[in-house]
This record gives sequence, structure tokens and C-alpha cells, in this order.
Amino acid sequence: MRSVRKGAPGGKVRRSEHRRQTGPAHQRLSEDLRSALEEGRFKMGEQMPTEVELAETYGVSRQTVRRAFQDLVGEGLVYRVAGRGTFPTNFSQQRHYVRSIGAIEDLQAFAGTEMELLQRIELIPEEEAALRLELPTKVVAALALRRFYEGAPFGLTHVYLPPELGQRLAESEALPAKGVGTVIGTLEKLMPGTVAGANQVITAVPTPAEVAPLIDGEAGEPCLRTDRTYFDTEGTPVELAISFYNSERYSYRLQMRRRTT
Amino acid sequence: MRSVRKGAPGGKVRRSEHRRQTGPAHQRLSEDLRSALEEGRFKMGEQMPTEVELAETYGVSRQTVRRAFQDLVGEGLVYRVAGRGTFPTNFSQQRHYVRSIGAIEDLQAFAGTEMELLQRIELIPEEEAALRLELPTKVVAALALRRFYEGAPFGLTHVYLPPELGQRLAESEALPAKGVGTVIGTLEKLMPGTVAGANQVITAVPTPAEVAPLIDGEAGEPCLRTDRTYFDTEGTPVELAISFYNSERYSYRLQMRRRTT
DNA sequence: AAGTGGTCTAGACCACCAT
DNA sequence: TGGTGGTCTAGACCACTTC
Repeated sequence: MRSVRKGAPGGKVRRSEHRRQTGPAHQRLSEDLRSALEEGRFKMGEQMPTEVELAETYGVSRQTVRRAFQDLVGEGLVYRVAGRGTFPTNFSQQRHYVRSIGAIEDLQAFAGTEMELLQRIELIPEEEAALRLELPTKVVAALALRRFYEGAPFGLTHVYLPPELGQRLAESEALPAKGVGTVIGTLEKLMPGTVAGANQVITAVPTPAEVAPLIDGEAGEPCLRTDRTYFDTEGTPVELAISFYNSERYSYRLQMRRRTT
Repeated sequence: MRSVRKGAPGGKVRRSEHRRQTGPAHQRLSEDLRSALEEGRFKMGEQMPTEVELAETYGVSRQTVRRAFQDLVGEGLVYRVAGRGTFPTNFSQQRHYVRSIGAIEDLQAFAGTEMELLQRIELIPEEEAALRLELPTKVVAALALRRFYEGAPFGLTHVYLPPELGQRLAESEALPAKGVGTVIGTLEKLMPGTVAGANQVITAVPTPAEVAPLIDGEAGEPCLRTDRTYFDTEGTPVELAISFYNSERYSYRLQMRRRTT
């Protein structure tokens, strides 16, 4: 192993050879490839550059190229067959393809929709919510909001938080009375950890009478109810959101992907 | 780089040092760790063995350990913090935890439920289904089935396939008139490629009158409708499944996870 | 036989965290 | 300051596909 000159140290060398940008080399590479794919620069049916080719043209090691491809495979933009090569999928051609895959980022963004605060945050006793947040007490911080798309309301959400987090949210006054964004998105900036994911249960229920007028629906008519529990990296619940959606204005879309390992 | 003895060749060496089993070393390692986590062999709050430790005790390189941890992070069993270490999440403690994450395997398994064929496979003209399967013609192969849980029906599904695949499915006679399993699971064994994922739209609708009696529901009552399009690695649609679920017996559960990269 | 992706190694430097 | 995970390298062997 001798180490006369040894591999260039990770990360910093060759900084100026290719588009510098920021971040690790594998990330720059995958971004380059992603752009190329989205712009249809690789023809549909056939093979993309091999690992060795990319390693040479980008001046990185084969492992780094593999690392970049990992991301693309995970996003469903390409698929790889040992012995044959790497190929773009159908999805890679659709510009503005759905990046989601039931990913949590989408819920946080809720692109193109607006929210309106109906009930400012306050501490209330709510046994079931407290239980589902795995709290030792029965008191939770609660708030309510409506969500609008193109000016029309389509969803009503009750949000429950651990009191401590609710306190922090209230004090920050980061949550506007009206605007874009989400509670969990706002909350994350105030949290110690990060939001790692959410468990969700989706059911079809009759629109509750008190909810119906708020989402332009009729009481008793089918509506979509989602119960969503966000948790941090350790698996501790940080938010419970119960939403009712007008079924004529909102449907739940997700993409599943086989775990490839 | 000199190469006097160089790294042991991939895959085959040291075969008998640790539990041999099958497959790559990183897979064996991750399975070991998964078991340990599910059995609660690592105490909740605190740190798991470091990469270097595991590399030594398992006689593998650090990269191989990292590869193993990648899987566990992806499954939400552990989280890692640079500079601190690797820690089990809440989920790792729950035995029989939900592996899913909105993964496609669950839909294929539909654990614990039974199916009953209502309508044997046949070729019919169905413009909309053909369109959604991206077929050049209007003819599709169609079949219908009910799904049971503990003897009671809870879902009705219409399945549409490209004619060629439907033909193969019909000829194979692999689909039982009654039993466990799914169409997509059966189909995959007969396909050239593999099922890579599915796009899904979930809506709340009034139970159609013709569907209601089949799922023990009442016409007009809210029920969950899912439109699911499975696709292969290339992104080509291979199956369209439209299902109606009795909302009192079935709710849609999924786990989302932030993409960690 | 040549080429491709899949796996693996030994060693290195870095940013970050705890001390 | 020492330990941890994150990144990177150069080289190797393998299984598999294609020619």
C-alpha cells in the first residue's frame, strides 16, 4: 500500500476542474446527470455512460460515480442492470416529474397552496392527542387551520403538539395568520432535532357537520381524512395533524418504489 | 499502488469466518444488526458500535460496514450523527415494526388477506384503461376480484393489463379462483422485467350501488377508492388496479421518510 | 473474450462533536 | 485532542451479459 502520493484527499482537491458549485463530488455529479436526464439529453431506450467513462471524464473514482448513481436509482430516474449498463426510465423524461415517492418533503411544501389560521395556538386538555404524541400528561398545544388552492378552501387541519414545542412555536410568532408554508415546516426550524418522517392513516369518512362549511362541502358527503404523526430521527412524535379534505378538490397521490438495496 | 498482495478479492474470501449464510458481506452484516435491533439488544438511548469496531469484529472493511448501515438508515432503524455515532430509533424497538414506508412489497403481500376471483380474465375494449396503460390500442385484459379479511369482504378491485401480459397470465393459470396473493405478485413471475413501483391516487367517493353489496357496504356511503398503476424498471405501465374499500374495515396506512441521501 | 455493474479492500483527509 | 461519521481513491475479483 506504500503511500507515496496516495489518493487525493477527499473532497477538496480538484476543486476547480469541473463546475465547482458546493458539496461533495458525488452530489455534483448526480446533479449534472439529473439535469441531463430531465432535459432529455440521454435518448430513451439506450445506455448512459458507463461508470468508467464518467469516472474518467469527471476525474473522480469509480466509487464516486457509483455513489452518484445510487441517488438517481433511488429517485427512479435510471435503472441499472449488471452486465448491460445504466438506462433512463420513463420518468426521467417527464420534466417536472413527481419527485415525491411519498416523500415527506412534499407534505411540507404543499406547493401552490395557502393556509389560513383558524384557531391560534393554545394549551388544551386532549387525552387522545396526548396519547398519540406519547406524552406523559393530557395537555397538548393545539391549533387549527384551513388550506386554500386558487382561493378556494379544500382542507381543514387540526394540529396537536407537545406543550413544550407549542410554547416555542407560539413565542417565535413564526406562524403567519395567512400565507404559504406548513406547521411542520415552521416547527422544524425551532426544533432541536430534525423531522425524519411521518406515519399516516388515510380513511374515507362522512364530512362532519362542523367541518363541511369550512371546506365548501356538504355534511355527510364523503371526504378524505388523514391522521399524520410526524417523528424525529429518534422516532419521537413531534406533531399530530388530523385533516379533512374536500374530496372533489383534493386527492392523495403517492408514488411507491420497490426498495432495491 | 504496487499491488503486492492487495485486498482480498470481493465476495468469496473469509467465507467461513462468520455466519456464512448467503449473499454479500454487507448484507449479512445488516441482517445481523437488524436482528439485534429488533431483539432490543442495543439499549435505546445510546450508541451502537462504531464503524471501526464492527469492521474489526466482522473482519470486513469500513466501507462494507457503511454499506450495511446505509440499509438500516433507509429502513429507519437507526440514525447517524457525524461526530457522535449511530443510534437506534424508536422503531427499531417495536418488534414486528412496519417495514413498509409505503413500500410496494406490502401491497404485493397484503398480509393476512384472501382474494376471490369474481370475473375471470378476458379481453375487452376499455378506452380509459388502455390510455392509462399507455397502450396503442383500446383493448385491455380485465379481471375483477374481492379481498377478504377474516372471512369478511372489504375490497373490490378491477384489474387491467396489457393484452400480451393478460394472455400470459391466462395461459399460466397461476391465478387461483380463491386464495392468498395478489395479481401483481403473480404477474411479476411471468413478466420479462420486474415491478419497480407504482403510482397511486387515493380518493373518497360514495360507494357505487353495484359495488356496495360486494363489500358489505351501503350505496352512497363514503368508501376509499385507490387507482394504482404499477410500472417496471423502465417506467412502462404493467397493471392498472382500481379498488373500492369498505371504509369501516379498511384504512390506508403508510410511512413516509425523509430522503436522507 | 470483452465489457458492465456489484462487491470489497486499505488507506487517507475532512468536518464535526465531545472532552 | 481524540473519536465519529462522511467522503474519496486506486486497485482488485466476481457474476453476468453481449458479442
